[in-house]
Order: sequence, then C-alpha cells, then structure tokens
Amino acid sequence: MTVRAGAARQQDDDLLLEQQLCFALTVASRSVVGAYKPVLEKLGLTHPQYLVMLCLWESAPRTLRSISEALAQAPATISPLLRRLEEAGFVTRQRADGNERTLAVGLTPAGAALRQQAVAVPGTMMERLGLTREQVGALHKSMMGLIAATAGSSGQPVGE
Amino acid sequence: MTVRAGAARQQDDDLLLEQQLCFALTVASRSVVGAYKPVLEKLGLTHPQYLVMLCLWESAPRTLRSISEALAQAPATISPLLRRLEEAGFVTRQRADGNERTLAVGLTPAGAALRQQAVAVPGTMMERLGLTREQVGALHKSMMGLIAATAGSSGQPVGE
DNA sequence: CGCTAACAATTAGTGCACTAACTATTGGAG
DNA sequence: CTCCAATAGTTAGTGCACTAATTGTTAGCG
Repeated sequence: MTVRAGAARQQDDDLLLEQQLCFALTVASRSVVGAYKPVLEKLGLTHPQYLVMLCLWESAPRTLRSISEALAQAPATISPLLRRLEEAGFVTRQRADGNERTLAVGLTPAGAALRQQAVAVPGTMMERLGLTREQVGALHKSMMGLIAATAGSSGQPVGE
Repeated sequence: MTVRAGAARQQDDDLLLEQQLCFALTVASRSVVGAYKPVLEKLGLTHPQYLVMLCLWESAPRTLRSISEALAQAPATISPLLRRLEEAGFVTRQRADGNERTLAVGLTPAGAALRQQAVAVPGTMMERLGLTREQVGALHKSMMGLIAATAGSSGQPVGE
C-alpha cells in the first residue's frame, strides 16, 4: 500500500508541466530560434531557410531529397521553402542533369555571396546567448544523444 | 596572417550544418515530439494540446492568458488550440466570473478523466526513449539554462 | 519492347506558432 | 461621471511541419 501510494505520487509528480522534458525542449527550441530571428532578418532569411542555405554552402548543386535528408525533414516541407528561396533570389531550381525526376538546387550569385555575411552568425549568436564554445559543444552533444534515443524507439514502434 | 587565416577557418567550420546547436536543437525537439505522437494519439491529443491539458490538470478553471504564460506562447496560438480542445470535448470555454473580458477555461468530465490515462505517459516515454530519470533531469536542466540564456539577450535587442 | 513497381517532387489539407490588427471590456484619471 | 489608456481575447495572414494523395519519370523484369 505504501509502495503503491508512493508510485502513484511519483506518477502525479511526473505530470507537472514544469518537469516535462518535452516542454522544456520545445520552449528552448522556440526561444533559441527566436533569438536568431533579428540576426537572420538582416540576411533576409528565416531560420529554416538559413539551415537550407547552410546545406547548400556545403555542397551545391544538390537534390531536394538530399537537402531533405540532411535536415531530417519531409520533402513536402522543403519544397515550398525552396520556392520561397528562389523568389528571394538565393537559389535556382532546375530539372537537369539527365534525370527529369530530380531537382537540381543551386546557388545564385546572391545566394553564394550571402555566405560572407553568414559566417558571422554563429559567433554573434554565441555572444548573444552568453555561451562559450564549450557549452555549445556540450549542449550539442546532449541533443545528439536525445536524437539517437528517438531513432531507436519511435521510428519503429517498439512492440507492435 | 596565420592568426587571421586561423580565425577565418574557425568561422568556416562554424557554418557546418552538423555543428549547429540550433539545428541539433530543432531536430531533437521535432524528434521527441514525434516520439510522443503514437502515445498521445491514443488519448486523442496532439503534443501542444497535451501541454495545455497538463496546465489545466494542475489548475482549472483558469484564463487563456494564464495558460499562454505558463506555456510561453502567444495568446493567438492558444486561442484556436482551445477551440479544438472544446470541439474534442475536453475543455469548456465560458465568459464568466464577473469579468466579461476574460475567458474561464475549465475541464469537462471527459477532460478530467483523461488524466487517468495521461499519468502513464511520462513513464512510457522515458522507457521508449531509453532514458533514466537522472538523464531526463540533466537534460531538463540544460534546457532551462538555454531558455534562461535567451531570456537575457533576445527578448530586448541588445544594442538598439 | 512494354508494363509495372519504385522513386522524386509537388499539391492538398490540418495544425502550430508568430506578428499585427481589431473588438470588446474594464478601470482609473481628470 | 466621462473619456481614454490598458487589458483579454479573437481574427487575418505568413511560414513551418507533417501525412496522404497525385503527377511524372525511371528502370527493371518478363
């Protein structure tokens, strides 16, 4: 009885909003992305668009699918995002390279040039958040661990 | 020259997608929320709706603004969310308590009863993610630190 | 060769999240 | 008491993110 009452109390405590990791995680994510906003606005990018540009600065041209996999997002999320980046004049979208199915996403001169402004962003953000490079590294490592944890159990439902 | 080349190389590395904390954070957030999905589906809730219900199970009735502040979200985000929870039969929305401006958001019997199913959620998720209570606590603490970091620098633009 | 299964991207539809604009109410200062 | 600034909530509009359905293309199998 005492044991079951203890377990019940534990479960009740587990429902407290302030203790939810998922809550802290979503708030942290929104807060950090929000902190990027004024910085990225000067480049004319939203945060998801910034991530796509990071992808392309590393390797371009590349396919939509390749970007979608690198960002761990559905192709249907990336597609309209690329359309807006094309409208903004940063990327090109052509059906080329001998395969009519795939889209070759490339950089315009403006898109390539934007990188010169973007190199300052990580440093600016670290300063704004008051984080050291070591703290950023530790947090990054924690997040990677969490991502790995979800890969095992939620991708393929465990017991069904 | 060597120093400046070193700094430039550092900045270039800082733009690597795989090193971005903001990227790891958003992926982790989406992954964890995604892991909740099959579990919360059985309760008929989305993840944001689950957070609202946690709020209400702690204290009800309460105003929209109070929920909005507890969840660190804009009232305009909460408003339609409450409408959908009302349609689902979990909450009530009335203009009452002597102040016609404020909305009293309460629980229906179904909404209150849902808590009995929800108490199992945190434990289920911990198991699914393969995390110990200690790991969850450590991650939670990291997230709170990150949220605190954003509160200082991005809320009020620093130098302008 | 022709058919079909797999694949790449887009579109449609739902729900979040945010800013800005709007409505309605309240409460306090003159 | 009256006006007016502050407050509470909703609505409009944009952009993300996801699932499911659709279109078009490719490649492989008989």
